[in-house]
Amino acid sequence: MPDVFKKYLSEKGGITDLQFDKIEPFLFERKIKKGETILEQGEVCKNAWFVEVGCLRSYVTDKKGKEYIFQFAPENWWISEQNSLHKNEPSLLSIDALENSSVVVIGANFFEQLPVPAGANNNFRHVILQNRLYSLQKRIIYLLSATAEERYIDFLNTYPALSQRLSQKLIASYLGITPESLSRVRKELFKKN
Amino acid sequence: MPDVFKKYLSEKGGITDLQFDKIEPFLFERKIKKGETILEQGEVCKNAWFVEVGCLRSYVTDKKGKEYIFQFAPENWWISEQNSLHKNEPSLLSIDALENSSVVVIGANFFEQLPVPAGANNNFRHVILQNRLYSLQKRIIYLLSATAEERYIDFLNTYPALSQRLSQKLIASYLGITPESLSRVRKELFKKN
DNA sequence: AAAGTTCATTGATGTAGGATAAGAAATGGA
DNA sequence: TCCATTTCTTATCCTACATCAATGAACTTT
Repeated sequence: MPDVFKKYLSEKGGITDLQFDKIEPFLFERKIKKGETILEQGEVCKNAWFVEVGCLRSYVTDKKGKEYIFQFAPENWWISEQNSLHKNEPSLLSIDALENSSVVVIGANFFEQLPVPAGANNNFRHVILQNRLYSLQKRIIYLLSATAEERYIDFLNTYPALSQRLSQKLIASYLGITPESLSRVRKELFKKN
Repeated sequence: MPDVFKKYLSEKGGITDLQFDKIEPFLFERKIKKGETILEQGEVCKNAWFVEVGCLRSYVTDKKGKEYIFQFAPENWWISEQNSLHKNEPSLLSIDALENSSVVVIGANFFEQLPVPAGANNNFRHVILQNRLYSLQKRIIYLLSATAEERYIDFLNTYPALSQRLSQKLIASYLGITPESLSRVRKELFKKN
């Protein structure tokens, strides 16, 4: 069933079809409707999710009810609340679907079950963690040092497909600005080009 | 020699004295003078460093020469440029010493050499990565959603010792504000208490 | 197709924090 | 110990972005 995930594991993790057959019984797919929430801020996160179709997001809500998007997860991305999953602590983030989506549900011990391909040491998991670390690092640097316009341009380069699929309201929330400001930033950008 | 590191490995990684003796030949200590740079933006990072004494920082410099501090590393912290180390790409960050410091130099393959303690799977490395991930996540959420004052209070809570050791200029650069603004924030805080 | 929502844009106005400048306090080097 | 440098503070003005409000366009829902 989970063909996108199978392909991902093969390409990124070097997992063969044979090895995949062994872990398939532990996997299952889940459909998530647009707007449906799969993790609520304050709950303990029990899974990670791999997105095969659609797009999810993780976000915080502050006291005033304002939402700040931490991460988008379109096809081939992982999403979860690492710290909650790892330490059984309450999650800082909520996770919901921005489009009708299909995900593979990954249990906490998935990577222990995953066979280690010949030749490779088990650093597939590390590669995933390292990549995430890098994208968070880049995000922090941009939040510290770049203007709203620079951050928007970076977003367009980093997620060219998403800029077509998501509303500006969502993109603004990811950039840390209001939708009104994003509208003005875009106006300025169009003027320049 | 590297007693602080030995203690750290024992407490956090479950490494026994006997096991430590096996890896000690691969370790060496390095003294870094205040102001000395050990990694320059654009270079490829070949090591990670574990701080035994003193304090280092990693930071970016923008086109105008303004510095933004990504991370502080006092005693018992790791510092490095993960992405550069991992993929042999040019580093986004520079690393230098804020105090006269003593570090353990850790090669890229250190964790492969590290013996796996009985009973534990080799998730010591994961725990380190997960903790770092969590602190970056928290930082992003604060940068997105909190005021300068809230971020300063969070800094005081997260690094109570550092607020005594570091100049306000450095703390401001970590918070993403100017030293003048931090001075005002502090004035307001004192007024309230 | 009408009515209710949500979304994007625009304008007017407000504000947190930046830029600049200058004096005071602390630190450091010879 | 004195001079130089760096750090911290305070004041004034400025700017990027927020807030509030209004309008039309684009969706949902019935």
